[in-house]
Amino acid sequence: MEPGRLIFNTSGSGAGQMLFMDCGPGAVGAGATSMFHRGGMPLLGGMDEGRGVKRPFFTSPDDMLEEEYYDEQLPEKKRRLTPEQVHLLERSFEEENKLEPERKTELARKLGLQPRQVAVWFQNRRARWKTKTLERDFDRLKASFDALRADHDALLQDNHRLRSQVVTLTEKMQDKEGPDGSFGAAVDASQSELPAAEAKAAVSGAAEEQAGAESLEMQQQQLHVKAEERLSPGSGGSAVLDARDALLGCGGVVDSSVESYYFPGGGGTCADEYHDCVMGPVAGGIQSEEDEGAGSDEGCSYYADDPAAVFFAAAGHGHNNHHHHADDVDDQDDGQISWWMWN
DNA sequence: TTGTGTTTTATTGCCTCC
DNA sequence: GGAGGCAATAAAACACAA
Repeated sequence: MEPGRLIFNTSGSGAGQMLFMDCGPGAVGAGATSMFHRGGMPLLGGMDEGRGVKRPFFTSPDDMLEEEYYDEQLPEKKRRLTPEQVHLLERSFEEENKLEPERKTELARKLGLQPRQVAVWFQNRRARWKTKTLERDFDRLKASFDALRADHDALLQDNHRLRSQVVTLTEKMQDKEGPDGSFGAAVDASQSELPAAEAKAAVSGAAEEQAGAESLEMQQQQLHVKAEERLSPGSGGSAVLDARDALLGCGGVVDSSVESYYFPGGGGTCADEYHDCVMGPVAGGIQSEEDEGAGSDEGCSYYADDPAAVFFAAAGHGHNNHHHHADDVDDQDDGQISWWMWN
């Protein structure tokens, strides 16, 4: 830079142009407009725009200390820091965003600013940094939330599909059960007084039924495994969402007389997209979690006492309420447990 | 040129810490 | 009690569209 001239910025945000100002000895001193802060010290140098006297916004630190320079108590105007000053301040801020007194003094001396200005700049810079950080955190959390919601929606769909399968299989099983609920009815017929041909046919039919029942049982086992996988915290998905999904999609009641399983129907139902949950008494080996024999698998509780009933529950916070109230989707994480089963 | 929105500089009041 | 930090705010400087 040539002597007697200073470069300063006329606009902020790095988008301003650079101006070259005359700043010879005559430009500084009496008659020049300066800005003053408390105590009569200037905040920044400036040109006398009103009287056409050119003066640098910033002179050397030594000039800044000349008493004559600050004599005038004219209305202060804010002046922006030069890019060079901002650059140095930014570098200093990157090193340490807090300002010790020694560093403040040193920076003020280097930049030709009041220590107070340096302190203010750091204060405002910290505020900007905090705002940026908050914005970044918000974006990150929002992205995470969106991903979780997508995952949740997918799980809901999956849950609906699995429940449809359970309904279908349950109906098939009911069709194949005898009036007493056993699969052995047809087989027993072979030991009755039927004619040999009829008995043979009955046995054959019973065998087919038995094979069919075994097939159904295998499918149910697969469903169970699938459901358990989905409820397991180690399944790769969100354990919270998995449990929540199980809660949302729960449903079922065991009829105490025939141990049959229904979907939404009797008991207390709440049928909207999220909760077609059916609450009701459980027969045949269903126990409360407080009872002996209840297994637990980190948020996925199951009961294997009764071979006729495969049962598991998803726990919110490990609480022990088996009657899930699903009046509102926002009530799901109240620690209640839901269950469903088939036989 | 003017109105409007944004950014930067600075102030004020409150709080915490030593 | 003084120093320093922070939040809220004012106000000047600036950008930009109409």
